[in-house]
Amino acid sequence: MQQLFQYLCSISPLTPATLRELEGIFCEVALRKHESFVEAGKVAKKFGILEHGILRAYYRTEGGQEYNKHFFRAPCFIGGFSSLVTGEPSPINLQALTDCHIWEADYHSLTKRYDEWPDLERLSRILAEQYFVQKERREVEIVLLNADKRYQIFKNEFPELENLIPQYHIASYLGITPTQLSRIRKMRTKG
Amino acid sequence: MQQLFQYLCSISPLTPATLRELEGIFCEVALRKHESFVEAGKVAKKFGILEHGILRAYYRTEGGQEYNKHFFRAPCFIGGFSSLVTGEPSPINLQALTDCHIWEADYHSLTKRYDEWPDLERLSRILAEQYFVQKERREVEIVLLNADKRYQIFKNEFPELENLIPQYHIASYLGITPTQLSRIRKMRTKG
DNA sequence: GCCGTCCATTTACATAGGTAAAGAAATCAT
DNA sequence: ATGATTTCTTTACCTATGTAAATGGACGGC
Repeated sequence: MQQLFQYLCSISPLTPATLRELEGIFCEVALRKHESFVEAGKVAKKFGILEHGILRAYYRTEGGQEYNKHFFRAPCFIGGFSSLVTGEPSPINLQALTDCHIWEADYHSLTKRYDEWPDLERLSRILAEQYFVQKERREVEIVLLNADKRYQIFKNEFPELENLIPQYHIASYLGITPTQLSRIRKMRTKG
Repeated sequence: MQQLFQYLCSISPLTPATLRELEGIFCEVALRKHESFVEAGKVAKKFGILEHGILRAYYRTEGGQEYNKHFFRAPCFIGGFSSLVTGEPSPINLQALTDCHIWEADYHSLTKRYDEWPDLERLSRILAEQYFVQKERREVEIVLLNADKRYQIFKNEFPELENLIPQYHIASYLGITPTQLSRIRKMRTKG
């Protein structure tokens, strides 16, 4: 729990009082590889802090194809953020790619406390701002760069994932087919 | 100014005291068609509320091509949000597509007040959350939908823009060339 | 009303990336 | 270890979209 608090405070400092209260709100859970933390179609309720493991956030289209929106690596926050914020059913699934160790809390048990704990609301604001900035970056990468360049960026951003998860998950993250990723990898090792 | 306050409070209520203070922070400015509100390469300082007019946020690549990230229509907030948040030079330009009428404020004059005015920080949090949700939606559209479908979505989302701004700005927003947009439009009127 | 500029469309060709299916390689369960 | 399953690569073909250049409209300034 100490580690957890340290992580939270590294985003924005929390008072000892707030931290004490948080102790009662977060609880420890384990998630096995392939299990879900959030399921598409349901309203997300849980907010989590990933202490160990890897998850992916993905969309499934009507056609059945999947798009990996994001990979989560500890330490980080996890959850169906859009759904938590809007209260609408989550468009995304959050699935463990390895066994995971998670601290989880009921999201509204947190937001209910914003009035009393402005330090927590501040953390929340900063998080939302950071996520927005991240999304904006990713948007530009997707539109302006070709798959090859995006692959290089992926390898920089997630160096440990390349050999840990299946290529088709990486392809899906890049918005291309495994076929195309294979072509790109081949090109690179030769060219 | 009354309208302005109403818009702010429609996002999240502000106390009369906060509103009174804001009066001293925001000032009215006019922007002519083609002028910039934010310039890429410079650190953004201004936060604005668009009362009348249309702007575009766009990237320029090294190759000189442009990508229109977003169109702003009154009433809405405008600014180089990423740059405001990170304090790094703005990657985007914000340019008026029509004459604009704007209320502007120094961003840090606002953020400095978060400690005193938690209602303002709350508004800020809610905004950031909403923007994040928007970006997430757009990301999925870009990756999962072809240009034709994105064009239909554009027309739904910005119905008044189709005949107001040049086609090449729309093409750029869709991430395609004017050539391709022209093909799509032709297809639609026939098919 | 005329000219010049800006814009949209069209054409011909080039390319990145998709689809489907087969083969090769790696991994897992027993 | 062995077979079964999963994953990765390759091939052949197809489509969406890009590039460059030409054409033709529309509109503003005078």
